[in-house]
Amino acid sequence: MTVSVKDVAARAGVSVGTVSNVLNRPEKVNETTARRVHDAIADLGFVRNDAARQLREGRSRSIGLVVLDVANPFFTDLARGAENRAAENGLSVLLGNSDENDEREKAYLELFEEQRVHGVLISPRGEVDESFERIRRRGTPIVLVDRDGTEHGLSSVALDDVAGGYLAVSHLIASGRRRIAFVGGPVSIRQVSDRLAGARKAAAEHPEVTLDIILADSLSVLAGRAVGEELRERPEGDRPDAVFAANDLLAIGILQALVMLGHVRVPEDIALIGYDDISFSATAVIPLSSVRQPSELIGYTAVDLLMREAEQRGDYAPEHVVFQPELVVRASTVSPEGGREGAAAAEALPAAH
Amino acid sequence: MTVSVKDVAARAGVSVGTVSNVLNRPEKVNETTARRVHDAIADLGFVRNDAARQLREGRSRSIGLVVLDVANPFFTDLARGAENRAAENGLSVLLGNSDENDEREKAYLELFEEQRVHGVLISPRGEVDESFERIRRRGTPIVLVDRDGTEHGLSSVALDDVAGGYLAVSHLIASGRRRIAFVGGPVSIRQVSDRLAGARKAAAEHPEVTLDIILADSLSVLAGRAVGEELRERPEGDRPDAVFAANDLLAIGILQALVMLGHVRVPEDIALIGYDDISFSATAVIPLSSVRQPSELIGYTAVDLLMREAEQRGDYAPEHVVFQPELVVRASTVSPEGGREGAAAAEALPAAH
DNA sequence: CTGCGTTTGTGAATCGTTTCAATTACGCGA
DNA sequence: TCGCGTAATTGAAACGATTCACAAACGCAG
Repeated sequence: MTVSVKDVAARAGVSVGTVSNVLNRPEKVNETTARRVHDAIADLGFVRNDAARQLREGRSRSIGLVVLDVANPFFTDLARGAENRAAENGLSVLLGNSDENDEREKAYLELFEEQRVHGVLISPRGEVDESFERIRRRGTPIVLVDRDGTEHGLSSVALDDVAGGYLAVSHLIASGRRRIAFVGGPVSIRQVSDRLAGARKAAAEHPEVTLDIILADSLSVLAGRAVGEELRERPEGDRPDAVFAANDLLAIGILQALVMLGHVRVPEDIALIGYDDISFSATAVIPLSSVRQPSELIGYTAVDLLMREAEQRGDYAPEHVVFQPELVVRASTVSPEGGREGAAAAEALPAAH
Repeated sequence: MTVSVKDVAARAGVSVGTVSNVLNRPEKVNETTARRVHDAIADLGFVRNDAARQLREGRSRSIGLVVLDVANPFFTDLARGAENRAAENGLSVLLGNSDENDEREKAYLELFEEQRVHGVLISPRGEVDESFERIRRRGTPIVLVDRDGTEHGLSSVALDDVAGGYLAVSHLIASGRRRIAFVGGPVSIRQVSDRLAGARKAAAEHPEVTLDIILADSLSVLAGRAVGEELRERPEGDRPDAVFAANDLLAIGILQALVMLGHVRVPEDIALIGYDDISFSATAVIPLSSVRQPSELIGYTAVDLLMREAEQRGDYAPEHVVFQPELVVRASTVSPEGGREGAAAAEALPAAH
């Protein structure tokens, strides 16, 4: 039924070895022979059977990527970076969506291992258990993304959320703000607590600055709206003069409550900064200052670590890269006439730990 | 190096056939033997080699999905639906992101064919050329998504954008609006021209209704903002009393310009409806009416068509499913006190053509 | 015309799993 | 104890591409 190299060989009047050579080492075969083979391939509509090739090679030509949520721009950007770097190495990326579900995460991990992928990039949902290490030891390199792997002995590419929080609040302080509020969702989320820790650090450096903590139910626009409304209701003297929201969705909700549904001016009365720099931030009524993460670079780098790990079979030495976030200053923190220069954005520098 | 069934068989003191039986037809093998085999598998850390299995089977256990843009919520929802249905059939979905790039689209198609996937779901970027049909004839079922395949003899799951446009404008008319404007990006995009056609059809049914067409540069918030500003500048009598935007991003931009940066009231002065029902629409300052597409159902159905096509090898009969969009009424088209009932949302009914 | 180096082509062996016809073991009634 | 039906197990063949040691063909200097 399906056409195999054997059929192609017969049609072209050569041996299977020659067909394989035409496909894989064209320089080894005479030009006219090669043409005959190519013609035969076209005539017969031959398509390489990847399974057979893989079986022989021992490894597939792709790498697996398991993300928490394909709908999250952070992960799609990350995936793009990974795809690009993989393509440069002649590999393709198979995207698996765990949807924050342990079962599915495990299923994809299993699938990828059975497929003998070149390696797996994964942003694990919960704890990193020994199953990861076992997979690695059986021969499939693993790199954690958006999660530090130091204590698990796994390579990883992570983000410095503490630095991000520090950047945001330092910027607010540098803009002359003193009564700062941090608005954040469940502190059980590592990213949230890290960003808060960074905020605290920045505030602690200035004795005259106060840092209030306002808890939000979740990291959503609606939760932000609720917080914004509460702020709006406060007597003017009781309000913070700056708000650092744990992510942009919250910030957008706050912005809506303050400016559109209320009468508080941003940034004159309250300066506002978010986190993630999602595309909506730039196009908000009042363009939102934010902290940007080099998502694409993370994917790109993760593939690099993977390749390096795949080579050094044997003497395994996990590597860890932590990226620094970048401050993006827009109108929500600096008055148009305020004169303050847009605070040089910190470059995103990889820092090996 | 790597552990094979042979090693497992040796360890358990059985034949390879038995190991395979334990894995694939457990009912055929004695319980105590099965336990011995399982122990051996665990001891040795055996992992099935999918390539070998596939080689034998002739087909892989996954289906390929090529989308235009993983960052687009429409496609991620679609992917979720496809994954769910595939899982019910014991298959997994490999997601390929063509990023609206012909090269990448072709590369993924080739990869999937070489992998002998069960079938391919694809939202093609440009024209559907004969290469699709060739792939199908070679034995890999193909189903087009978000694109009608009737004229190419390929199965497809599409959306009725004309009906969507009709729904939107009919709703505006039913709400008492008469001077309606359609705001849309490049009409070269099929979705845009279809929605416009639907809008025209609805308007044509009411002689007293006028339909203005305002071209936008793109389907983005910024383009919408520009259009909104233009509307705001018009003398009051010159303004439409309702706007149908070709997508939600445009609508949000318009909303911002009218309400937040201007003094036009929505829906009192101008009613506004978008298209796509992205999550931001529900959380806009003024929650946006929109037209929702059953994205998840599309992916789900596409997998069904794929499975059916895979069975009927031989007597191939392409099937076409067109889904109807659904009207979502929110505050941007009905005044809170306006009394108009929230117009029963049309059910999303599959209609085979 | 011989010998040797180079280029080009050959085909059997291999990868690891599944399948299936054949074999063995087992239980039980006669 | 024999025979027979059922259950359990076996092992060799097959899937299709790649590799590699080897052979053939060719060119050319001596």
